Amino acid sequence: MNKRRKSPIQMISTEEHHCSIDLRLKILGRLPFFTDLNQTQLKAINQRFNSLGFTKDEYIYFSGDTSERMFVVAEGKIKLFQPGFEKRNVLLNILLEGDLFGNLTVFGSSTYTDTAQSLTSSCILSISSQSFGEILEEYPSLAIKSLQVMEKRLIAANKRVFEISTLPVEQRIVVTLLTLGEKLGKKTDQGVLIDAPISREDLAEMTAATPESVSRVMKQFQNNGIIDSGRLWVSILDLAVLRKLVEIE
Amino acid sequence: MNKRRKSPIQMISTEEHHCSIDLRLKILGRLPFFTDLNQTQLKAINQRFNSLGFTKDEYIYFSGDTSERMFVVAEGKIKLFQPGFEKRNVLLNILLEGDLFGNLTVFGSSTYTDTAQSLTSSCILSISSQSFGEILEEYPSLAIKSLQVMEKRLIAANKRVFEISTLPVEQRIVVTLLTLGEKLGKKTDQGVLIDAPISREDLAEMTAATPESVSRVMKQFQNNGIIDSGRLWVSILDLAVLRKLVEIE
DNA sequence: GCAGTTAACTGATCTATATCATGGAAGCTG
DNA sequence: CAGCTTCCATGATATAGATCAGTTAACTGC
Repeated sequence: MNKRRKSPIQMISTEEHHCSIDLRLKILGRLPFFTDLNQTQLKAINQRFNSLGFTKDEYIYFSGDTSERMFVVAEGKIKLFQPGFEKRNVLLNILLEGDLFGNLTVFGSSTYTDTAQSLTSSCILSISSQSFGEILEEYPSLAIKSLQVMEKRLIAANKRVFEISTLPVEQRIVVTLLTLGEKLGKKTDQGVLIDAPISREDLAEMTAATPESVSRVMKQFQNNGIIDSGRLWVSILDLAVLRKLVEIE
Repeated sequence: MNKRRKSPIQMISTEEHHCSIDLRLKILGRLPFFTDLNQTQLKAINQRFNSLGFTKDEYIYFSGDTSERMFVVAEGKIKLFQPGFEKRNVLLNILLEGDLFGNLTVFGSSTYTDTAQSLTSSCILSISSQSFGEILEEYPSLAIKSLQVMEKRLIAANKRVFEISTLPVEQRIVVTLLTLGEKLGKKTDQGVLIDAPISREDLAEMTAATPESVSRVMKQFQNNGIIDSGRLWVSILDLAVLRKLVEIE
């Protein structure tokens, strides 16, 4: 078996990013939201965004803070979680370039219900909820698109409730790895590398399990050659076998 | 202890409902969606809705059906769930008068991800996703309102993931009872009656537990005088104590 | 390259909750 | 109201996974 114990993940430097205007325009143009707009409209909207750099592990906002901004990941990986008592957090989502977070609903709830933390160094664009509201009013198609983003997340959240409720730990880990592979996977000569620094504890917080249980299951998968994994990284070697582990039985 | 073993719940007849135009207008006018519209606009929109009656236990749609309609509960209680293998369902939500369900996103996913079943006899209004889309395009404020509905549900779903992941069965049952009381509670001389036919199995499907475990916990709560409960009904006698059971500890 | 730190592994034990099995009560039906 | 069906209660037993504790391996910074 390949004994590659060094992490294959690009952790980018811990230096702060600075997001250029160019990068901002490119990111905004790529968003499903804004694909219908022309360059002029895009530039006008771009004016209303701020950009901010974050270092690894830095917090963007905390659960309970008054929520007055909508954020877009321009570069880096962001983790959203609900903090629990004494380290018992629940990891809700890992976001990458182009993903929206924060207050998407203009006049919805008044405080953030989750905490956002930068997993790598990152560049984040943000806009005040008020400005965002004005944009939505102006372009109704954008509101419908945000509805679709919300729906996707609601369906994902319900799927997760279902999985936690009905599957044993091993299968919960499998579906989580598959989802992560789908979203963050980079094809390499060593299989599908999950391109974000994910710890056993992170996986535990995603699967409603303990780090120890995750460790045991992951080790077993490694021994079977289904995955390869080390400190803060995971690579899926055999997708087919992994998928089979959760098929109807 | 009060030994009221007869069900206090109004089960309405198992006859089909028929929704009058009057009822339809009243329901639509009450929706957070449509509160901004005047009578003429409301009447125009009302035209585009169908109404349909369902008997107790009847299905409105199944998970996997192609989703081309948005629904509104006009009368009765609807349960949404994800069907699992061999009776291991997961109950997602219980809806009452005024609640929306089905395809809220116009051009989102193409099949329903849950199954909708009438808990009582009920009257349901529905509109094609296309018509609904046209309405949203016409009134951007409505799209923003649906965004808020979606956000509320997403937050609730995430809260549930958190609870299932971090709380023991007893506390999961408590938070579920509190939520049900909040949403479906009717103040009576016998405490807050949860005004829907909820079985131990339903509660189990809401709390990721087994009916047996639910039964044991509920019995214990009855012995402590916190709740009263019988076949297909639950009443909360002591809200304060119930709340205390899930406070930080 | 070495010391210190954090993450991952692994064995032993414990426990909350599932499972299995049975009996009993509430409501419904003719 | 007798008989049937469905829901609920409850005891005995089993077990997945948590907890506790100690070791090992990878990365970080001087």
